[in-house]
Amino acid sequence: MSEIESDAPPPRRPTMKDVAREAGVSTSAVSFALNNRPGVSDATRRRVIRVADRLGWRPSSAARALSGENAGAIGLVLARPADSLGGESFFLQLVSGIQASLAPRDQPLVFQMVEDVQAECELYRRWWAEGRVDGVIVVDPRVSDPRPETLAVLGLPAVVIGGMEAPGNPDAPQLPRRARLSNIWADDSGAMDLIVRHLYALGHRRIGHIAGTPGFAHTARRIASLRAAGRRLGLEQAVSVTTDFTDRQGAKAARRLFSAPAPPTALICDNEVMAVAAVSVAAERGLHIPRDVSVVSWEDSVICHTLHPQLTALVRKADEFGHRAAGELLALLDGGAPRQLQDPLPRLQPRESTGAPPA
Amino acid sequence: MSEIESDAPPPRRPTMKDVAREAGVSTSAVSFALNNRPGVSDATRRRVIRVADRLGWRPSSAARALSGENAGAIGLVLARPADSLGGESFFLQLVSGIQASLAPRDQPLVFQMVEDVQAECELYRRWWAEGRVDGVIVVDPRVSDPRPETLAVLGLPAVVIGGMEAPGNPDAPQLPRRARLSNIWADDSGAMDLIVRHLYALGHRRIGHIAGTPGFAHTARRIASLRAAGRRLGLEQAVSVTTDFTDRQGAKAARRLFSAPAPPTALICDNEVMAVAAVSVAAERGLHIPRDVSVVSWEDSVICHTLHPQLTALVRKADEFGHRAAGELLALLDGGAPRQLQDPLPRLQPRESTGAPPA
DNA sequence: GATCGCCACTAAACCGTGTTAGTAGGCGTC
DNA sequence: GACGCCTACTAACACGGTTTAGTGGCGATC
Repeated sequence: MSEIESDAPPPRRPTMKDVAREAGVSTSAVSFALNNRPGVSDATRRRVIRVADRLGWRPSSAARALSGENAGAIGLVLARPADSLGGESFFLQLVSGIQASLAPRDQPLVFQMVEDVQAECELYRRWWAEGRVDGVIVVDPRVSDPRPETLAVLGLPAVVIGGMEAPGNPDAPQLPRRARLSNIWADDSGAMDLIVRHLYALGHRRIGHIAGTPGFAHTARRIASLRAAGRRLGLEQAVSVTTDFTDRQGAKAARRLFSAPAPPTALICDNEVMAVAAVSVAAERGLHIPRDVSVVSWEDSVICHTLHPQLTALVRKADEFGHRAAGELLALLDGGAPRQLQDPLPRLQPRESTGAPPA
Repeated sequence: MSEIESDAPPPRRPTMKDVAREAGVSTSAVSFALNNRPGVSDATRRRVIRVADRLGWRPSSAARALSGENAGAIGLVLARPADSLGGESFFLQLVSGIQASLAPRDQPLVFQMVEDVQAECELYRRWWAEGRVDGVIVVDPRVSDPRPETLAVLGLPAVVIGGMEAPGNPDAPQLPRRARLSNIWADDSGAMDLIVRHLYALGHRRIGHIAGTPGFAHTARRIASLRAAGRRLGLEQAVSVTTDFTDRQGAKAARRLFSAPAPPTALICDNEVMAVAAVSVAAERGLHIPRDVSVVSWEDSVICHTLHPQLTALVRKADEFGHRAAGELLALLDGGAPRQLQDPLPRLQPRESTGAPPA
């Protein structure tokens, strides 16, 4: 191990100047050669590339950002209290999918967690001013969300996922035409229909819904969809209770629903953590699943099929979602036009936690 | 909404030149004023700061990185297949804790997922050459891990968490003295003792261990600790089975252990996902928990206390862990000396899944 | 009253790229 | 053989900061 003991000073990173000196050309020639631009002969280009390779040269992202105006990184901000995403697998899967798009382009993901949406807007402004990211992915859209407009004003390209209203919806916020915002829209209404139809077919007429955080756009959409479906099908009951996505509030909501004079015979839970909490509350009350009450989780994850009874769940692949969103952002950065896309309708995976209601 | 319809071009980010012009001084004076350096009068300093504030000036991170040599960001790489961290809450908590340290300094976290440790080393080299990060946090140390040496050679400051051997251990790799590596060492042996003593006191003499990925250093330490404890206490059985941390392999390992001629009366599972899987396999075999078999989860998370029976778990706060690691890295970046720290011993939270073994 | 020193500030160089303008040299053309 | 054109390259500048080396003005000192 003597070469380790020798304790060499850390190497200096090679620059274009080093490559130029070694190859016997100017730095401009090096720049042309390495960026596949005309202006150098093929022989020189090959020689330069070989030298750069040998020295282990990489473009300084800082220098690139300074001259080229693009940071070579994209941003993701999470504005949820850390404990509210305790057991949720959604975000890790999402990030994993985002990486899948970014990896081939060697674009890192800059990630930060903040307190609330105001702080998030502030962070976007800072990132923009600092030139840290070329674009961002916006998650958890809110009912009246300041972020799209903030991003539009800054001219920072972004993809809003799971969010905003359907194209043509009059409620959709008016944004500057120059705004470079794409939108991957999740069909919460269609998904809710899938679930409700499943439960209706089993015979359920009283459905409870343990929803997510009140201000979230998809929470509002799901609540509205359930009520609409309830009216359409003539359900006796279609009631939603909002929470903060934690097991604690999920359990509290379940207790409240179970304590009603005519409790629901089926529960729809907006994430798997609250679904497990609901199952737990049912057990605590001596209710058998699915004989006494059915439970559906709006999100599939390991525990949904590891647990007994296995949970009927809405399967939407968070990683593919992230993959697509990041791809869309890259397209936007490459000069593509903003688009309004719809995420494919998730699949409902029936398992052991749903069955016919008690007679 | 006419001011939105007016469709203004996106603003240009203000630079020091703008501040200088507005304040009627040179850019050098602005630099001095904003960095609290001598060279300007108090009156000028105040004026410059006020102007910069009014214009919303922020230093370009790229320009800073180019002249100041530091990127103003730290890196985190995860070298695990995405599906292996499906339900684990550890990483999200860890990242959340890291953010807590970084937020006051406005340092973003650069995050990337890769295939394996080789790719991770390659990424470190690239990040170093690109000047993207000032330091990194290394997780999941392996038995013979190439990363510390890679980082040492590059001179990239790093904090290795959960890792390496205890100070003074002869197996610890020899690194260049100039290496700027701190180390937060987890006392897996002490933690294993906590669990084994708990089970021993309940009367268990045959203990099975569903361990993590074979190459991981903490997996090796836990296996060795269990065997040592077994010898010390004169256990009949103390057997470990390695997995890849997924529910699938956890279940497979549980089946294998249960199928032995003299199956263990207690299982220690290296994460909560596998603990749930083990519980599920037990149920599938008609084994009651904890009457027929006890289960301990080496990691606490929402499901551990939402599930029934609630799982006895080792509680180590991943967010505090991350907080501390990031703090240590920042200290290192500020010129502090590398340190060897020990993480506080986790607490064992007895719940419903452990009890006396069958007679 | 000339000299010195200090203060507050400016000019200029630098970091590592990308880009644009400019130039030397070879070749074909009339 | 003078001219123009094309190729292959170099010089110079820009990006937005930091830092070093000046510089002019003013008060104190002998």
